[in-house]
Amino acid sequence: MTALSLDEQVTYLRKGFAEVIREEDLGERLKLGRPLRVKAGFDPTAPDLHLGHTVLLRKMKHFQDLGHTVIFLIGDMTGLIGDPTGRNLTRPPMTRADIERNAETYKTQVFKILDPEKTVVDFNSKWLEPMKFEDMIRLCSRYTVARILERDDFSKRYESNTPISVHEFLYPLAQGYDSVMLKCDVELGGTDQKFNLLVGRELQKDYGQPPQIVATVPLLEGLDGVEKMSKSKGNYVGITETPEEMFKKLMSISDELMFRYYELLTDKTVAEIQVLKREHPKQTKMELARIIIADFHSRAAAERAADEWVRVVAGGEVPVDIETVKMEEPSMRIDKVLARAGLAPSTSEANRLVKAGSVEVNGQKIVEFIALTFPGEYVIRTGKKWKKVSG
RNA sequence: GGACAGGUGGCUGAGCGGUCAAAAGCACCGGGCUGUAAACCCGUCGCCCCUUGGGGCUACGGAGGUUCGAAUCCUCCCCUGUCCA
Repeated sequence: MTALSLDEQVTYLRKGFAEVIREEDLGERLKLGRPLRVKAGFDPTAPDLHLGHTVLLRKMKHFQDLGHTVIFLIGDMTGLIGDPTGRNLTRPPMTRADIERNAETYKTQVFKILDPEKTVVDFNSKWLEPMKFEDMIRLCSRYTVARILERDDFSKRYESNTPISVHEFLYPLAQGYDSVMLKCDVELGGTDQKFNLLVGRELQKDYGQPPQIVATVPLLEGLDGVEKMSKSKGNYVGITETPEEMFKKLMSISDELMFRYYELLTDKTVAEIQVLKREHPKQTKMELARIIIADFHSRAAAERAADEWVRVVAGGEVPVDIETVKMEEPSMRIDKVLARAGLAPSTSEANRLVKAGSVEVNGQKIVEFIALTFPGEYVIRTGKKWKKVSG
């Protein structure tokens, strides 16, 4: 990967970004011939990464491929304070130990994509925590309220009378200050981070540093194809999920979204993707799932997941590994069993499922409230969920 | 400090003394269709108990109160916003 021409390097790095500010600076900076310092910041409170995060991680990897220094910055300062932004529930402050633990979790997940040898992990509390109030004021004086209100979500909230806490104004400044402290050449982030990333440029200029290049990746749409992928929306594929789970989820996306995923989550070129659009969508989607799963598990695991999917989901056969739930009582009515086994969130819900005729026991559709007796073993299915109960 | 507006189910948002477990839309879940999808159609959609129909409990920011009866009225408190100072 070292023998690329300057133009080829720019092309390689440029691919997949929604925007690069400024485009021409990237080539200029690469011309310096030294490893660039490339930063991306992460929140310490969400250590469960999903495919949406990997769009950015993949770009970080690309910089590593070309020998640059990638800084994985954990924005632990807010965690230490206990950010009260989220509604009425005040998050308790995280301890040093919490954050360290999260950082470890991050590493094990992130290094499925990033090269651990070429990744610098840092924490912004290192320089933010020792700052004095005086330093804070000085930092704040470098930016104006009007400029901060330029940020789209701030102005929208302001206009629609949605609360904005003062400390929220501080985050862009803190993030920009991180770039100053780290002397970043490049900062990466989602398109939603654009404003914050740009503040970094302004502050760096103020501190007499060449402004960082800002490169944003598009936000990945979730499985529903509409909202961005997020854990709270439930429309995500976690990178620690099993190959089987990943396969099932990826196969449920729309055809349109499938090509979006090809673009952002695989190394297929634009031209290759064009060709795929003429293939059979089902096969193409299966291949997409295999490629993605291979990134986090292995090609072999991906193949097994594909086989299992064909057999179970497409073929309607019983899955190989069904979780078994032990029952203690000698006899239990079917709706209770459903709830107990985790096939329904509550007995009431299970009740409705039975009435709707969407429960199968040992391959037989259940229409009335039979009781299962134990000892005994039953394979129960409702919708896509299977469980084995025994006692 | 003062005046005003508002806080309803996972979300948006009606209701403004009983017929409200609470309209409507979305999401979720189940069924149909299909390429396994998406879109579309149908059903369900607080919890618990017995059951093809009922019963009980909990719920409309929080705590009290008025009333046979409150999400709906009153009091205090908490939270958010607007305007004035």
